[in-house]
Amino acid sequence: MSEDTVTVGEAARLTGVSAKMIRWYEARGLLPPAPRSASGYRRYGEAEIRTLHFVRRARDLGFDVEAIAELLALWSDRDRPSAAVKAIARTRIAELRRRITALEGMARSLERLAADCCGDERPDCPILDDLSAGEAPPPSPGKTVRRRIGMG
Amino acid sequence: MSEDTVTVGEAARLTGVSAKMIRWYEARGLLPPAPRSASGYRRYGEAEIRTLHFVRRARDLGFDVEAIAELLALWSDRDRPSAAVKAIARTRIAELRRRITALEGMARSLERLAADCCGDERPDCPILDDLSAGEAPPPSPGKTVRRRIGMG
DNA sequence: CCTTGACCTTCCCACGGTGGGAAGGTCCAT
DNA sequence: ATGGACCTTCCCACCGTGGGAAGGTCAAGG
Repeated sequence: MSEDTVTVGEAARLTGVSAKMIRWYEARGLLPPAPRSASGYRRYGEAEIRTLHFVRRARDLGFDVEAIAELLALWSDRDRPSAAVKAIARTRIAELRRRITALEGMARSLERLAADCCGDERPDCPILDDLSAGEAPPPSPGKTVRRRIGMG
Repeated sequence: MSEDTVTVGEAARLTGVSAKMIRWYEARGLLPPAPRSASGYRRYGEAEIRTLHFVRRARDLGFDVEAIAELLALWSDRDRPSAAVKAIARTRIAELRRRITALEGMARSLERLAADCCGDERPDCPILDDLSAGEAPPPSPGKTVRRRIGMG
């Protein structure tokens, strides 16, 4: 009769975090080592399940393991300043916005190109034209000395 | 004597694709094996450089290796139907939009939460409240008595 | 009691892309 | 000939996730 503890598989079902991921989070130090039964099985009580829910939710919001670890630490710190939490959130928001902007740029470029492509059986295609014509400027000029190349 | 061919490093500088990535693309079959000099150095001519530019540009547009391989195949097929290219582009656009929507959702949620967080010295924080989904605070270290664990 | 099957444990491998670095060979200018 | 910038291959790491092997455990049914 399980006291009020469950196994990883059950915890996974309850929280939506896969058993594999639960073990992985534990190994990475994101979660404290789960208590073990006499035979070595991990056992999860209500507190652990709550933590797993927290992790799941944070993951859904795009936080990476490191940020989640910080959030967990703040969560369990009754004297935390909410400013610390807010700072983490803001960092994540900035990162999300950065990535969104990048993806938006790609999507818009592609949409423009696709709109100009008649998309029939003929080979003429502005998409391929763009990909081949795009003289992408080398991002950084490199500090290394440029010398003539040549070899036998 | 060099024909007008360059080494990987030079090709990397010219195209913005790192030497490491050029070798990796070749190993993955995205690029045909580069011609080698007598001593085994990869040599890149104008055609190869053009291909690398193409790859770079496609990568910038968010295509993954597989899609780039298909695009390269179509690029070198003079009888391609532009519809095939357009289909690939549309797939990529859909994927980009999907990811953008997901990230947007996260960003908006976080922004709302952050806006509600006063961000001062006090511990009250709607962000943590949301993450814990209205559940009670975490196990205070050493306070909560661990339930009996036993396989039963 | 013993078998069966679901579950657990750890360990290794893979993915996409990218970078770091080691060990060793090559090229070229001085 | 020396130095160092470059090349080669090979292995390892990251993130987050899954697959699977080899072996132990638990609960239920015959």
